[in-house]
Amino acid sequence: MPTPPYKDYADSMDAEEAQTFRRAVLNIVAQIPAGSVTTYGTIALLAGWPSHARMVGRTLRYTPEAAALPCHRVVNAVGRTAPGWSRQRELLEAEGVKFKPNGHVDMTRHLWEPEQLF
DNA sequence: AAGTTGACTTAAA
DNA sequence: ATTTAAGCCAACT
Repeated sequence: MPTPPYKDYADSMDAEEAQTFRRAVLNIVAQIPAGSVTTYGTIALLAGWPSHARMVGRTLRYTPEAAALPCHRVVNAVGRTAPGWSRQRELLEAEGVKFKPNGHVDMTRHLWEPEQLF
């Protein structure tokens, strides 16, 4: 895990809201079943902060607790894995996730769509 | 305080 | 398939 400037608070969210957001995100990531993936945007939606996909990525990158969660099952909308984390692909393939020739996850097969969306 | 940056997304060409 | 563009929003210069 990179150790860039990690602040345990947010500038534009009050500390309590930031804490709630972070907890919601981590809680959702923890529920992604093995062999499936989901996207930053989906997590943001489920967490109750639509349009905060970027913030989800930021949280996963900078929050130490994320390392203990299956955060390798989070990819972007087109199935690309996180930049600078080559091991993510190996972890996913070990769970049976198939990649397309272009190096993207086969989303049509592995995208996790929780009931909560409907 | 204004501009830039990104584990982002959607759309268009 | 790739590139471009726009929108997004908190964090960082």
